[in-house]
Amino acid sequence: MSEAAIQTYTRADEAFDCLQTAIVKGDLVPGEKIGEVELCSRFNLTRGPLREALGRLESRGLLVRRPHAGVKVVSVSAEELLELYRIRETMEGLAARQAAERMTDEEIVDLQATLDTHERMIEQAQGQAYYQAEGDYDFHHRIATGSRNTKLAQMLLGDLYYMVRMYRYRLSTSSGRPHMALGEHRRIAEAIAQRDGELAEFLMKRHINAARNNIETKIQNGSLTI
Amino acid sequence: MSEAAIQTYTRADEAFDCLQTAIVKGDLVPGEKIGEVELCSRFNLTRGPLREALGRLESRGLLVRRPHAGVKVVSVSAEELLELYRIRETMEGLAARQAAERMTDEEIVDLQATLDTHERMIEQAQGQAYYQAEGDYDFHHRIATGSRNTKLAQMLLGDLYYMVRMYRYRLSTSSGRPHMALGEHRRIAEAIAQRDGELAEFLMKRHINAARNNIETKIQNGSLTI
DNA sequence: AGACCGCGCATTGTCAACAATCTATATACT
DNA sequence: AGTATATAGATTGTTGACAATGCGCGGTCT
Repeated sequence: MSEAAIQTYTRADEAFDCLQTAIVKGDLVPGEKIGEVELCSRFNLTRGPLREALGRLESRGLLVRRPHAGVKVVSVSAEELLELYRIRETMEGLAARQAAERMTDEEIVDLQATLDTHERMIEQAQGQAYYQAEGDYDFHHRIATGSRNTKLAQMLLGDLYYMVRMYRYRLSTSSGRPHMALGEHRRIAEAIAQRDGELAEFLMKRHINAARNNIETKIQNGSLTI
Repeated sequence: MSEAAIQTYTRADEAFDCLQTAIVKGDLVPGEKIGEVELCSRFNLTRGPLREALGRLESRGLLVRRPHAGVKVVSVSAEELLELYRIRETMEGLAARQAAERMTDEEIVDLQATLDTHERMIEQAQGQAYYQAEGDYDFHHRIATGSRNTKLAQMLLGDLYYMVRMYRYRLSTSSGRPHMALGEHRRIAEAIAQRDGELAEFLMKRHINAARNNIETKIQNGSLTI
C-alpha cells in the first residue's frame, strides 16, 4: 500500500511490509510462534530477506525473538496498551504544537479537507469501524508529518502507530465515539489553522487522553479482553 | 562489552553491537559511505549476519540505506539535533513523572547513590567530558527504566539516546555545565524520592531544555560545528 | 508410576557462490 | 570543450546448501 515512491524495492522491503501489515491486520496472532519456513512459503520469499525483515520488526518491537527458538508476534498487555496512549499523549501534543508553527497553509487546507471526507465516511459507513480507524490514522499521520520533526514523525509513524493499529483492527477500539472524535479533530485543526501551538497541544493531549479513558473503561467493563 | 547475560549470542547480535558502538564512538563517521565487505573484514563477520544487523540499525535511524548503493551513517543537522532535545523534553518528562510514581524505594536509593559517584567523578576527572557524559547517561537510563513503561524505555534507550550520545562523544556537549547538571539531577532525584511526579516532570523538562539551550548557544557562537 | 537421561528430528543460524543493479571511466558526438 | 552514452568493474541483493542449537519423544532406572 502506497510504495510507489520507492525506485527499487528489494525483497527484504517486501517481506517487511507484508509482515508488518499481517501483524497489524491480525493475520498473525500475538503470542503465536511462527516458523521461518512457513512464513517463506506464505509470502513467497526466501529466508535471507525474510530474516532481514524479522530483524527490523524485532528492532521496532513488533516481534520478539529468542535465539534458536523462533519468533513470535509481541503480545501487549492491557496495561502496556494504556501506557502506549500515555506516550502518544505527550508526543502527539508536541507534534501538534510544532505542526501549528510549521505546517504550510496548503497542508492545513488539506488537513481540514480530510476531515470533511471523514465526516462523510462516518455518515455513510455507519459503524464501519475500519474506515473510522483509518480516518483517524490519516489525521494523526498528517500532523506528525507536519511537525517537520524528522525523528518525531519517524517514532510516531514507525513505532507507535503500528502497535496501536494492531489492536485497533482487532478490537475496533475507536468505535462508539466517532462523532466526538471528529469534533475533537476539528478543533485541533482549527487551532493549527490559527497558528495557536499551545492550544493545539492542549487539545491534542486531551483528545488522546479521552481515547485512552474510553479504552480503559471498556477494559474495566470486561467488554474488551486483551 | 557486557554480553554475559545473554545465553546464546548470535553473530548478528555481535555485528549489531559492534556497529552501534562504532557509530556512537565516532569510529564510523556520519555521511561516510561504508561497504559491506569492508565492514565484514573489520569486525570479522560474514555478510549474512552483517546485513541483518544493518537492517536493525537502519530501522533505528542510525544508518541510511539506498538499495544497491550502500549504507552510510546518518548525519544529523544542527536543527535535527535540537529537535531531538525537544522530543527528549516531553518523553523524559513523562518518564520522570512515572518513575516518581513507580520506582521502588531501593531503586531511588541507588539513583541517589549514583549521583554521589558522579560528583566524585566530576571532581576527580576535571574536564574529562567522557565520564561526565556517561554519568549523565546513567542517570537518565535509570529513570527511563524506572518509569515501568516498557515502550517508553525502549524508545528512549533504543532510539533517542544512541543518537544523542553519538554527538556527545564527538562534541562533548555536556562540558561546561557539569556541576549545574549535577545539581539539576539532584533536585529531580529529590522530587522522585518525595513521590512528587508533577515536580519531577517539571524539573526534568527544564533540565533537558537547559541542555538544549546550552547546545544552541554554542552552535550560534560557532564553537560547535556539525 | 513417576522422573530423569539420551537420542533423533526439526528449526534456526551461518556460509559461500550466483545474479542484479549502480557508479565511474572512457569514448564519441555536438 | 562540454555533455551524453555505453561499457566495465565493483558492490549489493538473493539463493540454496551446510552447521549448530533447541525441543520432544522414548527408554530406563528408582
